[in-house]
This record gives sequence, structure tokens and C-alpha cells, in this order.
Amino acid sequence: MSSLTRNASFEVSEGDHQIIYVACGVTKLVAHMSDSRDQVLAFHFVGDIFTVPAPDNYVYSVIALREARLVTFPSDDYLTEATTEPGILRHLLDNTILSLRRSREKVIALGSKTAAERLAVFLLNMAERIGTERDGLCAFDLPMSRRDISESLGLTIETVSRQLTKLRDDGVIETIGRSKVILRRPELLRERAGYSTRSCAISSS
Amino acid sequence: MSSLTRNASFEVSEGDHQIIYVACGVTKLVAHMSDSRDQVLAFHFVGDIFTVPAPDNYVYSVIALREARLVTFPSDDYLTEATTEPGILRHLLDNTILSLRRSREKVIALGSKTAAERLAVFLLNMAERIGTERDGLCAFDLPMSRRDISESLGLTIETVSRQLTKLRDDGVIETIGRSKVILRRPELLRERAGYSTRSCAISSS
DNA sequence: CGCAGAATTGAATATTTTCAAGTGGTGTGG
DNA sequence: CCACACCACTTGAAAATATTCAATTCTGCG
Repeated sequence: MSSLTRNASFEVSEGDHQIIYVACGVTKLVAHMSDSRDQVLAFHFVGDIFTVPAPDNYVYSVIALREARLVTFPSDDYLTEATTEPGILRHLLDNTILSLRRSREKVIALGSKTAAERLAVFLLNMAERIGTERDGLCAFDLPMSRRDISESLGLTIETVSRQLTKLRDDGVIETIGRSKVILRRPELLRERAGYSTRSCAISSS
Repeated sequence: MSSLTRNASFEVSEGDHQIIYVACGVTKLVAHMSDSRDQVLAFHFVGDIFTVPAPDNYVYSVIALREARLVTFPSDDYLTEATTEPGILRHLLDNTILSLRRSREKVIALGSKTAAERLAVFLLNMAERIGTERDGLCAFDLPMSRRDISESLGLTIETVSRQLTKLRDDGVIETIGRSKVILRRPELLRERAGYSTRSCAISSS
């Protein structure tokens, strides 16, 4: 169990990949290419379980967006032990499949969506993960900066800012201060997300 | 066990995601957004095991690039049974973690690399997966079309073509016909891939 | 209240896409 | 075995989207 203050990073040393459980807080998983070239692979919230790769062609780190508490296991040790515990193994597999599905959705977004579509997808994902009802509308506090968002979406902070401005001007979202977001017209957001037309998505939750 | 002729697709019906084993051939895993907007999520070769998501915001399908034989399991059925077999579960977990690592590398490429860097990464990956030695150099036959490559890298076929031409003109690669590639200067390719400078990559294989 | 960093806005630039035309490989039929 | 035709690929020029650079405004915090 390790504690991370805001912006503190947990760098994965050489050797094996790690399994992380977010006991408290919000984190980003970052791949480091060079100074000033980082890619955010995922944001993680309380209760999330995920794996951090061992260094390969990139260096990975987990960075706290606010105060966070993490439980970390060196993966191999853990797995060897868990092999005798099918329940734990199964749980880990389910979480890995979830991470994979999210990673693939990110590939789709970064590979074939415009800036506007990426922002729409991002906001819908955040709504799903940390949104709460407020006057019959979905609202949330973005725990990450514009830079984090841009590094997650493969855009610049300027482009992110311009797209948010556009969404606000079009009455799709409302923003309060730097981080509060209210989805005024979620159906428009969904239209702008560029999802498959023959989609079978189940909204709800 | 199902057989797929070239370009035949295995569409995942509603319900649960599938586990696929490639017994023979080469396939691409495609996310379908709309007519003429597809994203290739991964290429799979003989012996690969991977999961195909159930339809969500997109429709997924497995398409054979040449004659292929696949073994498919509806995931839930299989997992319920496998829960009593830690070895199988562990094997599946390892494969899913591998898929996740590759998917994340793709996110890095699509999120923060130029067209030139993406092509370099792509060629290095192909070399690693299907490359064979030939006169002391690494060579391989690309089993996919330029369109497949472009849809995998989030570029247009024209950009892919131009980048390959540039690599050829610069003496980094040699091409024979439409599909044969020889890596003349793999070290240059690695430089152009934009990997982390403090990389700990182990080449070999 | 004022400051410092974050975010926004604007204009110029760059990379990639789009559209259009041309070339060449591969496979077929004579 | 060669000629031909089709389709994949290549190449070029114009257009679009996003980036870069620069200046300004906002916001949260001391």
C-alpha cells in the first residue's frame, strides 16, 4: 500500500509489470516517450484494478491527479500465488478484459475520429464513470487538467479548449469554472461522438 | 472450428464476446463505424488467441486476410467451465495481457506519433512477428493490403504509400512487388519509430 | 486583492487528407 | 508464353484539420 500526493508518480522499475488497485483517489497511466511527449493511456478511479507494463519501448508511470492510495503487487509473484485461487484469477481476467475493451475504444477514437468526436467520446465516458445526477442532468467535476485531456486524446490543449468552447457555444454542455461540466444535451453529444450507426449500445446506468 | 475464405468475415452476434484461436491463416480484427470508416484493432497470426468484444458503440468482426481456420468459444460459457481449470484461466489471462500491451502501444502510436513514425513502428512489429532471415537481413511478406495498413495506423492509403516510398528512397527498406519487404537498415527504422530515449527495450527474439 | 499558473483566443504554419490522374503488378485468357 | 485488363498502388496538387506560436483572459489560491 503506497500513498501518492497530487502529481506524485509511481514509476515502474525494470523487471516485471505491476498490478494496481486504486484504494482512493484518481490516477492517470502515462507512457513517456520523451520530455514533452507523453501519452495518457487511461484514467483510473476508486476501485479500479489495472496493470502497468514493465518498461519496453516506453517508460510507464502512474501519476496521482489528486491525493491517492494505491495497493500494488509485482504481477508474477501475485499470479503464481493466485493460480491456486481460481476466483482471484477470474477477477483479474475480467478486469484485464475491461481494460482491453477501453484501450480498443481509445484506439478507435485516436485512429479514426476528429477532434470534435474525441471530445464528445471523452465527455460521455467521464459521464458514465463519474457523472452524478443534478437537476435531472448529468454533471461531474473533471479531475484532470486540459493538458491531461489533450495527452489522453492525442490533441493539443488548444484544440481541446476550442472544442469545449464550441460545445458550450452550441449549448451541448455547460461549464462552471475550470472543471465542472454539465451535460445539457447528452443526445447531441452522442450524435457528435461518431458511434456506429448500427450500434447496439445500452445506455442506462 | 470455422473456416474462413479470403475476405470472409466472422461477425460477432449480439450477446457475449468471443474467444478466438487462430489455427491457421492471418486475420484482422475490425471495428466498424460506418460504411467506409473502419478501424483495424489488430492483426492476428497462426497460434494467436484473442477476444472479440460483443457489439457496443461499434460492431466488431474478424476478417481473414487469406484462407484461415478459427476456433471460437462464446466467452462466458468457456470461462465458467475454465474456472475450475486454473491453468487454462492463467493462459487466457496471459494472452489478454499481451493483447492489452499491444493495444496500448497502438494507442501511443495513434495518439502521439507522426505518419513516418507509425510506419516505422508498423514495419518493426511485422518484422518481429513474421520476419525471417534472408541474406543476413530481415524480410517478410505483408499479408495485408495498403488499405488494411492505413486503417490500422489511422492514416489514408495515400499517406501510407508516400511514407513507404520515402523509406525506400532513403534506403531504409527495399520492396519487391506489392508485399515483399526487406529491412535494409533496421537501426534507422528504430530511430524513426520515436521510441522512448530512456528505453529498456530488449531486441532479439 | 493580487499574483501565478491554467485556460482561452487568434493568426500563421504544418501535416495529413482529399481529389484527381497515372503507373504497374498480378492474374487471366488467348 | 505473351498480351491484356483490372485493380491496387503511387504520385501530384489543392484543401482541410489540427498544431504552433503568441498574446490575452480567467480562476483559484495565498
